[in-house]
Amino acid sequence: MDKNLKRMATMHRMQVTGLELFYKNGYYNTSIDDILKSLSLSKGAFYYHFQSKEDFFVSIVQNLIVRKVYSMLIEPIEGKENPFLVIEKCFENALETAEHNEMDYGFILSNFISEFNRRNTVISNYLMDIYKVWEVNLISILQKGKSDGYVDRHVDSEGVATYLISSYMGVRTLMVQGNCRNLRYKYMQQLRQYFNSLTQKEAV
Amino acid sequence: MDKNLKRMATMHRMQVTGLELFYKNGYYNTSIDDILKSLSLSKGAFYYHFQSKEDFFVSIVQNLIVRKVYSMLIEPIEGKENPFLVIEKCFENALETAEHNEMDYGFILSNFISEFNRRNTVISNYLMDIYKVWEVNLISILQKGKSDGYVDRHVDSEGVATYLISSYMGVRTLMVQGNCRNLRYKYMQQLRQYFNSLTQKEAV
DNA sequence: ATTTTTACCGACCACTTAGTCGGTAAATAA
DNA sequence: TTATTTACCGACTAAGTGGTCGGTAAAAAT
Repeated sequence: MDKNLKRMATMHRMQVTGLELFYKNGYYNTSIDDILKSLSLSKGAFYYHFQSKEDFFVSIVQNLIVRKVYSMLIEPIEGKENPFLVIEKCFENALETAEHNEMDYGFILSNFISEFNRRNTVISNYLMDIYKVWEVNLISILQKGKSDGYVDRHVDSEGVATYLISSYMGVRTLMVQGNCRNLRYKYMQQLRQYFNSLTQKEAV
Repeated sequence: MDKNLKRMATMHRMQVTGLELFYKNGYYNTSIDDILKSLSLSKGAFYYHFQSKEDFFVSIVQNLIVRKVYSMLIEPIEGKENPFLVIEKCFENALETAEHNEMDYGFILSNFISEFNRRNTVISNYLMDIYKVWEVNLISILQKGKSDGYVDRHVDSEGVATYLISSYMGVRTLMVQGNCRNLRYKYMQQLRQYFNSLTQKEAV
């Protein structure tokens, strides 16, 4: 399949550096030359491996961004435990990681969704696919939480998922402008407050 | 003061069209020529009134964006009524307006905060100033709500403000990708759920 | 040993970018 | 009437922009 190791290695190098710069400076504010310069590669190399800037970015979304979001926000959320505790732990961990990252420029998925919204539907769709998986994952753990008696049966799982994703995306945007620690603390406290109101009250 | 009417009129026209295009396509993806073409004005006119693209954008922030955010999200939130109902009404109205706007490209403030985050600190600061006023305004109405017996005294007003702003910014980002109606509905329902958990329970 | 493919180079192209500058018609001030 | 200022024009510049293309050294296939 991908026995062409050299090819894969170079493409991967380009994708990694590309993502780094796109994430840091934005897609429209990063030129292919910028990426090539930082890799000491030439135009020829780039267009040998990728058809266009857009094609290049799509490959980055499907290879790198998908995995980043999966490992940080999707995979950690599963299991038969209390969904609220699992989600809380996952979000706390994600925010803490961002907080300690000197090079944090916001939530990668939300940054690009916002940058491409209505401006490039091809890329937007690939990004929204990731969002949808995340959403479905949250909904399913909340539903499971209902049958396991953690989540109140009247709770609208889809609504909660939407609210969770919205608030997470928003707080990550705000965190880029300093005071992350305080933002995280306040955010997590309100998240717990919110979760508490969704928790199944034990029958007495 | 601003008796130079012609000057003001032209500048204002440029700012309005500039904001339109910056909002639609993003700052880095919109050239001055784009704006000038759509106004049938020349380079000379632009650099007669503004020093640079950045200076131009700053003037847009301080004149137009400030007012938009104020009138939509800050001014409606005041008075001595129940803060939760006031905020709910204000958010509902803002989301509904966005929903029915064919040309909606997301929450203007959050879009630009995200686009300039760490990439242009001068502009970022002007944008964050608006955010801060919004935040202070929310905090103050929540505090007033405590003394008026609407808001539970244990509630952390700053935390609630952060959570509100975060979730609003997030949901507006998501709304650009269709299904706005459903998103708004789900969001508002969860907002009420959250508010309910913060409401002062009447002593029996 | 020869041919073909791979992976890359870098000059080049048409076009766009933010910004400059000499000019000018009309309005205003003297 | 004359001098000056206002508001704007548009050609120009230097530095990019995404993308093309002929070439080439080394590796792989024959």
